[in-house]
Amino acid sequence: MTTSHPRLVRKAPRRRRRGTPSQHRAGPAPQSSTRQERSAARREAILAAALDEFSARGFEAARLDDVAKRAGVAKGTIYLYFRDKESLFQELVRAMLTPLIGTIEALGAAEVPMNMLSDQIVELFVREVYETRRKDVIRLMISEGRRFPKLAEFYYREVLSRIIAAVRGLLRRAAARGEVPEALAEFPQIIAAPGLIAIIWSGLFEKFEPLDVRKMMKTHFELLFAPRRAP
Amino acid sequence: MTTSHPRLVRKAPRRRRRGTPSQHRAGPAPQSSTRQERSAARREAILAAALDEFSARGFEAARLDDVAKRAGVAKGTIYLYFRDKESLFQELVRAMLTPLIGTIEALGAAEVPMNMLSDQIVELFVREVYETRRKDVIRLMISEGRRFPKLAEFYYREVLSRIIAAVRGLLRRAAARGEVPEALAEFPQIIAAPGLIAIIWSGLFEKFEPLDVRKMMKTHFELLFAPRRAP
Amino acid sequence: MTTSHPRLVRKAPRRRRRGTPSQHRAGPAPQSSTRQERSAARREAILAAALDEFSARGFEAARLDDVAKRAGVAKGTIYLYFRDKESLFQELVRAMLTPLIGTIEALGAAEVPMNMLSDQIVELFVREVYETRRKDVIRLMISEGRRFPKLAEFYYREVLSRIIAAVRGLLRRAAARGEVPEALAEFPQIIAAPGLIAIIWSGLFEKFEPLDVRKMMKTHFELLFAPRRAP
Amino acid sequence: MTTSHPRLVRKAPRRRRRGTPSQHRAGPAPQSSTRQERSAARREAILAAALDEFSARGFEAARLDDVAKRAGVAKGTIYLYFRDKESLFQELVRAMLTPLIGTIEALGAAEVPMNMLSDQIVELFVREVYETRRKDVIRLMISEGRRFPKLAEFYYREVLSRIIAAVRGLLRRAAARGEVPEALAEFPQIIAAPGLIAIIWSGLFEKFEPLDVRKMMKTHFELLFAPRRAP
DNA sequence: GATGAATGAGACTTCATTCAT
DNA sequence: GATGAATGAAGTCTCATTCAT
Repeated sequence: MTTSHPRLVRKAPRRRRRGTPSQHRAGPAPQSSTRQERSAARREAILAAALDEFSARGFEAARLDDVAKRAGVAKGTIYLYFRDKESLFQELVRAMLTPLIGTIEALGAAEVPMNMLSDQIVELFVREVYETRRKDVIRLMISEGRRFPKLAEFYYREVLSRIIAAVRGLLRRAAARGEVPEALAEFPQIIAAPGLIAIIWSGLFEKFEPLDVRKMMKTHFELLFAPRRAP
Repeated sequence: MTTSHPRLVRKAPRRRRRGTPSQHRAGPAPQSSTRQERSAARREAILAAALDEFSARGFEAARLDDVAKRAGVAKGTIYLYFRDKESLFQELVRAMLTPLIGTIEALGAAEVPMNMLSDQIVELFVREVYETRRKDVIRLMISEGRRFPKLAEFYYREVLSRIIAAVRGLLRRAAARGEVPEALAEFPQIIAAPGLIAIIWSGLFEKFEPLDVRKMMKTHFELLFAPRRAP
Repeated sequence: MTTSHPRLVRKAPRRRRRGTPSQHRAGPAPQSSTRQERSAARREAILAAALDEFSARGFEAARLDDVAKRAGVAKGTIYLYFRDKESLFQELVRAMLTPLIGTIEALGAAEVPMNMLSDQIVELFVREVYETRRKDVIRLMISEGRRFPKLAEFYYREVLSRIIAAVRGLLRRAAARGEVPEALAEFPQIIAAPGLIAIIWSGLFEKFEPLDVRKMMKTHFELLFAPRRAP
Repeated sequence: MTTSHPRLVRKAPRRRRRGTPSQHRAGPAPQSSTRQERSAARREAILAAALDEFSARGFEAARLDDVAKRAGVAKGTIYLYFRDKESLFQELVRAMLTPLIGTIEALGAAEVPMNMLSDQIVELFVREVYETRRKDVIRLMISEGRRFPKLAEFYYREVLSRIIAAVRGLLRRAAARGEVPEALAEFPQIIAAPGLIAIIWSGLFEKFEPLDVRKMMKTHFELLFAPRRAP
């Protein structure tokens, strides 16, 4: 069972910085019929464009003008859908990450030996996060989160704490089965760490030294979940 | 001796220049005597203030006006020491992280079983990074690095690649002694991951849920470096 | 419909944005109806204001703030019409002088004895230049041209060289008719010199000693084009 | 009898705009012995440097920092010799143009037929103005004079009106001898016009189309002073 | 007298936000 | 609903001027 794939997928071509105007619009808007559908589509388009721009330049440096151009709407239109730039940012995070929770909680409820589950965890992360725009959202959350304490709180409350609880439950049950030490259950962050590091790495150093996420995560999990000598 | 000719030129009505410099700001007691010392102290003060402001608001949102105020200098003074805002940022990263390399490389050269070395690694990280301003610099590097490709390159070349090489060497020797699987040496990032995650966590979620870095890192290392059954 | 989620983000204490646009400034009665007309009118207003300010203070010393005020627009509006201050200056010169060329070339094609044409030349200069804002533009060109090599080149290529060619043709034909010596055709600048000197004079010394351009030019032309003894 | 040549002659090498610091000083100050001599030499050096910078960038854009560097003194030193930037400018004009007056008045007193004098006028202008830094001073006066009404007044009163009077006297006497029409004596500016145009031209268009001042002036004078038919 | 580090007013320019069309 | 022209607050950076050394 997989989550719905992220919707914000249109990868607009990399933008010229302050170049010639060229074609502003993303072409004639898709002919969805109902007003509601068109409205939802616009919202999506704006979110997708915002993700592109925020990712490329950071929250402060991103210009709503560019977001509008990329989304194929007028600047004012953004304000019909979002209160302001900050709202747009929080909606972006919310829209992209919320759908993930269910999937992770489902996985966390599994009753399977850790060393059998680990591949599924890796695949889930790679397919649903690392290879999607969600990677960029998480990177944004990491980069900009500090300046948006309310967003951080929302994210912690709605997303992170639930994921942590799920993983912790998983680890506790594994510990009860003797597969991992009790102590690991105290730090579910350890499970996620290499994945997150890969996200950061890919943004900063990929071009100097590529990093194979899948392999790194598997290596990590093999070490963590390897059958071990009785202490 | 100033020329004594009468002033021929009407002061253009709108143009004011001629700031009243006011007495050179008290600040935190200028007691260093030589010009060189005072100059170095100012540079330091500016760097420290910049770290504060960049950390609190992010690079773009930080205002040099605030940096100046915090450093106890005038706005223009910053430009006597740094070419521009970006330069200031780069110098900050450079100045704070460069001194660390030697220490890490020394540690990486140790010929000690990993499970005996791990405590030293933890202590080094906690004392030299996590409990210092370096934590903030690394957080900045993570947050803002993407928008400063030159800085990312410098950081990779001068700092990261050397740390990675050191750790990799360490791991390879440990693998040769059968303490860890060969595969781990491929991903020195795994060693650092929990420490970095802790840095990010502390900035975003500490107040919702504190995180004991030391314990997390030790837990992680115990799992990684635990004596294991022969495969 | 604005998103109704609660505001997640604390308004960072120092950051204000959100200007209060105030009602769109009255200015000199916005009575043009179409958007295009209003846009053109604004462009004109900005150019006119710029000419005033540049003339009064020089390019460097003129403040766009004042230009905006004088034009009855906000500072930012200038940037909707011109890339930057320098562009504004160039457009000013271009817009004011380009229309002149045709007229001058037409006059230069005339087949009339010089001493009959000279009055027309004087009148053209006085009515189309000396008594209009073009006088100020030419003064600006003379004053500031050196610092705008691109503009000087444009001006030479598009304006001056064509005027010179026209005048030279005129003089050559006059020389062929024995009205002026061949040598004069080599220096069409001589024809224009008193007019230009008058422009400079009027800016600097008019109030100490007025200068009658018309009479000066006529005097000059009478001397140049007087019937002369066969050599 | 010739005027003393202008003193401000050291033509410092064209400056890099905002480049590497390189050698700031113009070498060890010349070993003039008395304090007074050294002081005068510094004043001269500053004036010469100011002329360079003002000429190259215009009054507003010229930086006293650059003037100081070029003169081989510290920025503060300028203020020991001149009240402020404007004073420096006026002193420059005064120092360079004042010495010229006597020479011109002497020439104006000559009792020689105009067509015999004209060559001397040309040579005086070319040697004492056009081929010296005085050309730049006059160009500056033309360019910036408007913004310094007091300077313009000084210039008119001390320099221009005396030159005009001299030339007018000359022309009147020539008219009395029947060499030129009375009317010309009304407009001594006509005599100077081509020379001034050449100064402007050389700054703006020389590289597109060179101009032979000497020849232009001679051509002009030949036309003005040619023996003419009795009317 | 000379220096040059320091000052701070002020300029240009950007861009989130508004609102008449 | 949608648009995009207009606004103006705010930020970075410059540079004339001062003054402790």
